[in-house]
Order: sequence, then structure tokens, then C-alpha cells
Amino acid sequence: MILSAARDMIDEVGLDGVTMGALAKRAGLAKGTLYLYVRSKEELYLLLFIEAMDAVVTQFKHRARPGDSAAQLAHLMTLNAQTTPLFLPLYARLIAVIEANVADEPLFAAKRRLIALGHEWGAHLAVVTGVGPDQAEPLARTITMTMLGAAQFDISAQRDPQGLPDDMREAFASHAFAPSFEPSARLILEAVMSPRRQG
Amino acid sequence: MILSAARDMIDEVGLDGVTMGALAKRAGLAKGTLYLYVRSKEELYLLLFIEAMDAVVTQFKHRARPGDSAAQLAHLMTLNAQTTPLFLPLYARLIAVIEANVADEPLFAAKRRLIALGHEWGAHLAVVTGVGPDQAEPLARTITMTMLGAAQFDISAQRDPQGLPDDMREAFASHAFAPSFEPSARLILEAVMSPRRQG
DNA sequence: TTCAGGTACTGACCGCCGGTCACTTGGCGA
DNA sequence: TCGCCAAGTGACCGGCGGTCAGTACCTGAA
Repeated sequence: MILSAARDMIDEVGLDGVTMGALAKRAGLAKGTLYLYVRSKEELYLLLFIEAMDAVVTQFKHRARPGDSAAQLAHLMTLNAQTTPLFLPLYARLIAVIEANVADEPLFAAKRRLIALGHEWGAHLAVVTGVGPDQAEPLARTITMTMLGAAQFDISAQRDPQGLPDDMREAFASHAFAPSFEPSARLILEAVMSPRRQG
Repeated sequence: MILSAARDMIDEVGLDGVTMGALAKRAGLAKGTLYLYVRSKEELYLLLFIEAMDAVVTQFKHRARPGDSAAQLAHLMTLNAQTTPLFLPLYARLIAVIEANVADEPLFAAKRRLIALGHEWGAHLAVVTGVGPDQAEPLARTITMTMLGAAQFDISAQRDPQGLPDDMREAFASHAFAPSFEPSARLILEAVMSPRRQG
């Protein structure tokens, strides 16, 4: 399976280290064969991201419950994003790198699926936070954007701290996903939850 | 001047349409000469981004005043980011694209400068919002990440809506920077400002 | 006036990579 | 046995970022 070979390869050499030639060889195919199944490298990444996003949404619907506190929800979202393989690095590159190089037709199909997943997630978020219908959408958008920003930051935090000057090591480390995202998510969730109920 | 030629060229062909060969020709230089002044394409972008970030911070320090409401501040930040040339597209690509391909030494120098600018901005934000010292840093980080996410979204919103299916046109348009960022920024600012004062 | 040295500049060239396509292979039904 | 077609192949292409041996020119000393 191509997707599985891609996952393995990304594990080993990182997202930016994947080349289609090497991936084909690894999957036991010729380069041309690979392109029978996937129209471009970015389309492949898009497929992988949809899988990851699906997993994140499914897990969130499973785990988040009405009555959870803002802190609990923020923590759950953080773990969720962080433990789903490939979710963060692909999310960080989704728009600037991946969408920029996918043909229209598969792009639209992917976007529709992602938007649908986003709505599922947002709807569940509205339920568990108990926010009113007018606040549900801005809340979901705000959390989404914050997560997208935190995913960016996380890229630089992945860098090997070996040999970095002290101030840089600290700067990189402080941009890791969890310490960036979780407090912000909590702040946002508390803002919309506190008028109604808390905890 | 190389930076100026780069700005012009980005205006015309977009960030992803710039090639070093064409840029050199446009600046009246040979490719090799260009590389005497800039070690890589991404280093050039990093220089441009530092300029843009500097402008944004300077403007924010000039325009934001204690007593401004959350809505006013959110609006000001939005305009600020949007009207500073190249700020948003470069910000969106800063980590995943630009930082990923710059040599250590210039990267560290740039990061130090950007971190210093970020602190200036955050300090002024703390003053105008009047938040306590314990809340200042998470507030600045949250707004920063949200802006980073919104800058991402804005990339896809830049796409020419000609010939897009209706649902996609709507989806792309709704991701533009202002409608994404401003309500979220307002939500976040209100959350930290309301306990103390408002307006 | 000549020449050595150094600096700014040049552009042909390289390696790499994503993507293509004319061709081969192999299995299956007639 | 043979023809056909789907699946697969890998040499090849174009374009790009980046390099480097060489050139042009100026200056100041002899």
C-alpha cells in the first residue's frame, strides 16, 4: 500500500525528506506506477491529512463530554492532536504547501470532506461546551486557527536541540505544540464557557 | 536594490512565482551576483519579513492606546496586518517554508530580531489592554497564534474565484484574513479585558 | 605607462526532483 | 495458441536553486 509506505518513509526521513523516486522504490513500484495512483506528491499528503483529521474528529467526539471543564477540554484537544500521527506536521503545511500544488478536482473533493469534518467537530464542541448557537461558530473558528498557528510553531520545535545556542534552544522548545496550544485553548474556552457554566 | 526588485516581482507573480534567475535579471544582475548578497531565496524572504514585522509592530505601538476597547484593538490589529505589504503571505510561510531552508547563522540572527520585536509588541499590548503581568504573555501568544492561523487561511482566500463552484467560492472567501481574525481577536481580547475594564 | 592585486560581477554548468510517456509484461478469455 | 488490455516500467524531460572558474575593471605602486 502506497499510503503505508509513505507513512513509514515520513517517519524515517521527515515530511520534507520524502522524494517520489525514493517513495516508489520503497513501495516496490516504479515512479511511473506511483503516478497512476496519485497525481502529485501533495495530493498524497492531502490523503494522509484527511485520514489524520478524521481520526482526530472521531476521537474528539468519543472523548469530549458535556460537563468537561475548559481545562479538561483544552488538554484533551492537545493530546488528541499531538498523538494522532502526522496530524500536526501535515496541518502546518496544509495550505501554504499542500493545497498550493494540488489540481482543482481533487482539491475540491478534499476540501469538502475537510469542511464536513470540521463541522462535525464544531458541532460536538458546541454541545460539550454548551455555548449558544451564535457563539458556536466563532468559537470553533478561533480554536481552529489557534491550533493551526500552534502546529506551525511546532515545526520549529521539532528541530534537534543538539548544538543550538542556549537562547535558541529555549526559543525553539517554547514553541512546542502543547505549551503553545493548551493554555490558549483553555483561555478561549473559558471565555465562552464561563458566563454559562464552568467545570 | 535587490529587496525592492523582489517586492516588485512578488507583486506581479506572487511569492511562489519568484525564481532566482528571473529576480536576478529583473534586478539587473547575474544569478551569481544575487547570491553574493543573499545566501538563499528563503533568506531573502526572511529579510523581507523582518521589515514587514517591524512595520507592523511600529504601527501598533503608534496607534493602539490604553482605553481602546477590545473591538477597537481587534480592528486595528486586523488593518495593521492586512495593509502592511507582504506581511501576511510571508508570515503564513515563515516556519514551514522559509525557516526550513535558511542556514543556521542567519536564521538565529533573524529569530533573535523577531523575538525582540514580538516582545515589544506584546509589552505594548499588555499596556493598552491593562492585563496583569501573569496574563500578558499567554494573551500575546494566543493572539500571535491566531494571527498565524488566519494568515494561513488567507492564502487560500487569495485565489481567483473565477470559475470556482459556488460552495468552494464561499469556502475560500470565508477564509479571508479579516473575517477570520478580527472576531477571534476580539473574543480573546474581551476575555482578558472584561474582568478589569472594557472600552 | 605598466602591471599586480583585489573586488564586483558573470553565466554556463551541476545535481536534484517532480512529473511524463512510449514501451514491456503478464494474465485471461476466445 | 494467440490477441488484447490493464498494469507496470524507468529513461527521460524541464525547470529550479545554487556553484564556481573565469572576466572586467579599478587603483595604487613602481
